[in-house]
Amino acid sequence: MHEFEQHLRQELNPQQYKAATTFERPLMIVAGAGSGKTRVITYRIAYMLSRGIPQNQILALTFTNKAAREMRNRIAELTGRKLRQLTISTFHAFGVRVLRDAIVELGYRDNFSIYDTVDQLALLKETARELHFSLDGEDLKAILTLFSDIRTGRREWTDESDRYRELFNEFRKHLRVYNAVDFDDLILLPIELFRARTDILDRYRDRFRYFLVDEFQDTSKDQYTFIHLLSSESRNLCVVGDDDQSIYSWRGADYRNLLQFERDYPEQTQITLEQNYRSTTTILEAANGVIRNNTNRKEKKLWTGEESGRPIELFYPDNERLEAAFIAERIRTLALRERIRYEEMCVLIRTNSLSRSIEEAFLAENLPYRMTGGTSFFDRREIRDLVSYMRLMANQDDDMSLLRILNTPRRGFGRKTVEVLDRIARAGRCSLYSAIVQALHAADSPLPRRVTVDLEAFVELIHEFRDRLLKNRRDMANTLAALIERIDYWQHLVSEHPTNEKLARWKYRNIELFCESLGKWERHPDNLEPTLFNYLNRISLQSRDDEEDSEDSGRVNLMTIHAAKGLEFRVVFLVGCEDGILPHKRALEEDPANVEEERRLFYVALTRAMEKLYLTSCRERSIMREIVACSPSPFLGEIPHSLVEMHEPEEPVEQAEARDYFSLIRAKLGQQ
DNA sequence: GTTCCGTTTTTTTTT
DNA sequence: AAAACGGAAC
Repeated sequence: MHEFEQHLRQELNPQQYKAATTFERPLMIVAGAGSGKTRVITYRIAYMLSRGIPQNQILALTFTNKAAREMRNRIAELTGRKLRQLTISTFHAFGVRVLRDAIVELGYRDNFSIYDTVDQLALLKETARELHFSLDGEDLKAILTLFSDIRTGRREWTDESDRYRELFNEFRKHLRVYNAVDFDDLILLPIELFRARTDILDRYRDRFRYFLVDEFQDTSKDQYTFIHLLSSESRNLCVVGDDDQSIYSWRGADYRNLLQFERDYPEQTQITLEQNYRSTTTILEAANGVIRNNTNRKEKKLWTGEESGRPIELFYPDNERLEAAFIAERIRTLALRERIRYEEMCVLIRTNSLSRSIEEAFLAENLPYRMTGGTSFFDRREIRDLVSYMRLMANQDDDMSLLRILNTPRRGFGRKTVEVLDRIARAGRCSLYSAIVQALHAADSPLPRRVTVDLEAFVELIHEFRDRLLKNRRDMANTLAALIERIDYWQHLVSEHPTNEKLARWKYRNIELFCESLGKWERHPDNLEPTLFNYLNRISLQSRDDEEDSEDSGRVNLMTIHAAKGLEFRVVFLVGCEDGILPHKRALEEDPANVEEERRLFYVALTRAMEKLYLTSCRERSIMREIVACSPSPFLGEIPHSLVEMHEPEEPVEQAEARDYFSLIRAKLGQQ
């Protein structure tokens, strides 16, 4: 027998083995929480390689860069090979690759910018101003969601939304003029391209023969279309997922893709992984008790050979400060008494805003922690400024970047100047940068003399540094440093924060770090194409959780439930198990049917824990500087009571109160 | 025309 | 508590 095959037989259970060794046909792996999914995927690809499938015929798609990186590392470890030709990428990053290859066919230029939410928000405001469309009292993010939904066919125009139609059309037109694409475009444009140009599609179909999609329950309709276009001919598509862990429907994830897959690939094999290798029986039973309440799920019975383990601990602190203090104290105790390392513990939160009280407690207690997520390094103002300079130099039609830096640092250009330039740009149907150049060359410039002179200097600056960035290989970090010097960004920071030099210094330090990481990137030996475009594309797709995996562990993890998907920890604290937070109030307002997704979120949180689970629910919490009374999450009552133990507070009075509280929830649930 | 200062609003999750 | 906006001061 094949040597590696034997190894697999030893390492995997029968279902896992079958999943890892089936690759010449469509395959759906339904992988329950903790069932060794990543293990199976990595072994599967390693197995394919061992059977002589060339690396460059395999395409594996994941959702985060982190997941992609981890998968690559683990396969590399397993096979001891370099894997230069193996494509493991996020959907979006792969979309960029396709576009870089052929976006010209769609009438864009290949130095396109990628607009994230912040850019889109700015563009929306800009467009509204032009159209004299008042955005007073409007929820801008909701408008962007509407636009995205319209674009991806998730929603149709209605009588109610019709008033945004013109805004939408103009918004799309602008993106086009700026030679910019958004996140939806990264999937939609490749689809458009493949449909319009079958020769290009055929090229990709020839190149890639084996496909794997991780976290399949979180793919959108378009992502499915995309992978289906690529794989429908060779038909070796493997999807891996768990409908119970689908928590991204708000971003377009559509569980119906599971059904679509069954229809499109009727010859598929389906394998369900039900043995859980992660959690104690207690934790698993709690999770099962919760998820059972969802309708419309693929029936699974997760089981584990583990012993029952320790009870789940439930605590009702009076407020979020006590909640944080309790968690900090527990962490310290567990570390001291049970020798559990900090990095083996994790605090999970529903919303980023909940991190505040926890962080304060950790800082006060001197507990080392690491918050994954939150504001990304690249979302910091000072970094965005520099990135905007770079983006403008890469793509001079990128108006949003230009507007950001035109007067940063202050150059004396204000609203009026922009208005004039904007008029020229609109008349000529061109970008602002072209408008500036035009205005400078025009005989009868509509701009005052002083402004013209300053604009000239600005254009020269952009030109000079653009040349340097594009021409000199592996010298971008130095060039950027020179730019920072030239525009005297330090002075700018000082004048922006006149009373807070510490803050200014911190921001300047961030900038230095940014330069350093750019330098590291462009000088890395594996980086064969260290161009400005590639760098910008890379950082636009860099999410919050995969910045510099600083290996300095020994720190407690703090993250949102969404960010914790796919991870596991010996001890998990779930914060804010309150009605209105989990399930989240706004999610339910949007659509009461969202409870099920909120329940899945709760389920994902519970199943991250290996040994010990703490749940806390505050009686009061200050939300937007107001103190609000909170009631426990209804999900708490879905956990079998025998598995839960009340945390014993210091005063016996409170203990009795807490017990009353618990029976209160039970009563409440009984009514439903 | 630009900058500064005081007022208002905000917090669901993210590629 | 911080950012974003709008009106008054320079």
